Amino acid sequence: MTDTVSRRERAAGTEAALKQAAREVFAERGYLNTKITDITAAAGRATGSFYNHFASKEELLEQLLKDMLAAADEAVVDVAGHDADFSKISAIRWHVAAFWGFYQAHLPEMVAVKQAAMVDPELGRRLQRIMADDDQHMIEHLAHLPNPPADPIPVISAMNALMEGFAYTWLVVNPADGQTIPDNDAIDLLTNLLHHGLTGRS
Amino acid sequence: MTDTVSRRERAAGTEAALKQAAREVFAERGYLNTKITDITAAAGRATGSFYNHFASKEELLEQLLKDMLAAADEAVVDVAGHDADFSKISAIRWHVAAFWGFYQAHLPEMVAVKQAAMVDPELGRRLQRIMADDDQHMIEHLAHLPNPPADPIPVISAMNALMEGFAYTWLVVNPADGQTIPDNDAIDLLTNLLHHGLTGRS
DNA sequence: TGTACATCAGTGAACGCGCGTTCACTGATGTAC
DNA sequence: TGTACATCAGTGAACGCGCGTTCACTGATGTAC
Repeated sequence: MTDTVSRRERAAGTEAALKQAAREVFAERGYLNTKITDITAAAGRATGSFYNHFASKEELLEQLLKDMLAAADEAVVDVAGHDADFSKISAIRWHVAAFWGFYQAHLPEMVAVKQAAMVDPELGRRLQRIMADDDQHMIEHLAHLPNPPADPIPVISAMNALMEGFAYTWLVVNPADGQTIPDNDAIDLLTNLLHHGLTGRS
Repeated sequence: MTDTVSRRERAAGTEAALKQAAREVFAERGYLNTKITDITAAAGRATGSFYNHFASKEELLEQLLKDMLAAADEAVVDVAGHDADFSKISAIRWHVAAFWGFYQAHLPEMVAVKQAAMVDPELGRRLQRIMADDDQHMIEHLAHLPNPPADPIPVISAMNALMEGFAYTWLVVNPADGQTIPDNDAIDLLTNLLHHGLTGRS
């Protein structure tokens, strides 16, 4: 038997190993604290190998984000249970649960993007543009409310701030301290806050 | 007339200039993107002067935080309007407005701390400990609710995530893009979300 | 009040570490004939 | 099928930039007598 492997396969394997190693090390010590050599070491490759596949750590991150979004688009196929009527708590819960699961599944990318955008505002703007679809989606949902907000933009950003900040705290920061929260508790809490917060009249 | 100045005064003046310059440059380009020479240049001093006053950028940040907390403690003297009954919307609004004003007044420190904690988990934990008083204060407020949460800790962290994330977006990120929100709109939005979210029954 | 020396804040060029990036080299796969 | 050469993924030592940090020096203030 020959364990001969084509060049393309070999290169693809190394690239995949580097990406996977990057995800692990991003999750472990964060994006900004990760050196190129941390990634190559975790992947079991030589330092110089990195640059055969990526021009920089930023480009690697962009690749990871592309992969993530591609995976998310595929997953959208099974949108059973989706309901746009945000006056119903079940519709809100569905969206919160989807977010919570997504954050867990893509923790390394979420951490990396948060840190990278904080240091590079230009990247932050690009991400904002990519997420604009999602925001548009949410705006339509808000229109179903009994008293829809005059300007939905700040409301969306408040929802995002709540969900992202809460997820970061309980899925990244607190676990490092041994504090966790059951998924259902987290989803319930966010759902209740948003349901009453959004449907409540002033 | 002689413009002679004692050494202590001179040193104090330089230290104050460095701190003020650091605040400006932190607000402008963020903590992590700021080099020591950016601070000394903005303060109109030589590079080496920095180390006559601070051992590092981290220590400078800690000084700024100490100053901030000292100022906050003084300001607490005029707590007119404070009300612990979170079932009343006025009580929530007062706390939201206090937070919003505090964030604006200490924008450089808020930005710096967020960035620094993200890169240095140990600093994050220390800050958490410092803020524990505040959280305790909030926990007592939550006890006034008609149906107080069984475990207030996650609720507090959700409130913090919402307020900090929203403030960061609308006082730091969006203004750099020319998008702003009137203070009253921001405070109203957060107040309504929290009021209904916290008092609402499921 | 005056003189001599000590002390100190401030200076900015120079040093050196960390780390991103390069590059000559190796060994294997692909191609030409 | 075999041989010679080309191409390429991978390697890791070496290079060099950026920036934090140091340090000998200056000029002024403080102190001793």
